Amino acid sequence: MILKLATWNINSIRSRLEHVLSFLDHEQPDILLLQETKCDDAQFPTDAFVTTPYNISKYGQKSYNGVAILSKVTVDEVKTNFPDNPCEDQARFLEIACMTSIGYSRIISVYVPNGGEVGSDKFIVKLKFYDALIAYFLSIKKHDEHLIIGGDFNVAPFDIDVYSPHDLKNSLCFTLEEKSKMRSLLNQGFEDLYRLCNPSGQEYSWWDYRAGAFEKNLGMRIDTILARPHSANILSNCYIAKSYRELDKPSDHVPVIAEFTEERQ
DNA sequence: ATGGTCGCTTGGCGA
Repeated sequence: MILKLATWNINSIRSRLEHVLSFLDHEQPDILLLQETKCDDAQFPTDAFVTTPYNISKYGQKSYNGVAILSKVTVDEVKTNFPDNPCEDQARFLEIACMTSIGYSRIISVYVPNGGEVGSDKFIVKLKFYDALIAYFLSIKKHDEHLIIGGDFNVAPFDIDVYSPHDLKNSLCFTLEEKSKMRSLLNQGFEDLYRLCNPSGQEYSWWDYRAGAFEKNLGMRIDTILARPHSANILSNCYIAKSYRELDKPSDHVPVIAEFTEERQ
């Protein structure tokens, strides 16, 4: 049995609807985690998905942020917040629990705050968001269910994850303070599935719209999928679907895809 | 690279 799970910051579900439908059709993931849907739940184009095999769990707000999870399986449980979230008025977190082909699973789509300017009030909130998120993840880890977290973490954790560690020193998403938060999360037993499958891969998940960044490959790997070791043990592949950045009117992020294979008797 | 380009919404803000 295989579970295929993807995460994608789409920068508006209404602007990227055709790309998302095409992605689902071509990749056939069992679960797709979305970030930056940028609309409230009433504006979400649910009608466009009625002919697809996907159920929609969504947590949106007007204009900004917004997360959703599309799943082929039905969902037992939905949460839209976690304890001590420093920006709980913003739609940045969505958790579902469901039975999947690899066993009972708790799956989270998260959109970590960008942080504005380094050292700003928003930057401080970003760091606090990480503290609360890490505490929450540690509180819900169990041996009898999978815990898989995908999203836009807005941090490139190591030098290999950016185009130029020298040029980006002390810049947003690559300050030591931000990297320390992401590394702390990884060090507490959450595997970075892309890095696990690609120990020396220097690929990015986001390129700025400005200044021809994609054409020059000036990107950062700030989107990924995390899982507990017992889930990572059955990971068969994890990869970045770079070609989605080459489409007309692309998102500035591309999908990250993980495949788990569970041997069944 | 103190500019550059998107999306949401119509004046800027957020990224």
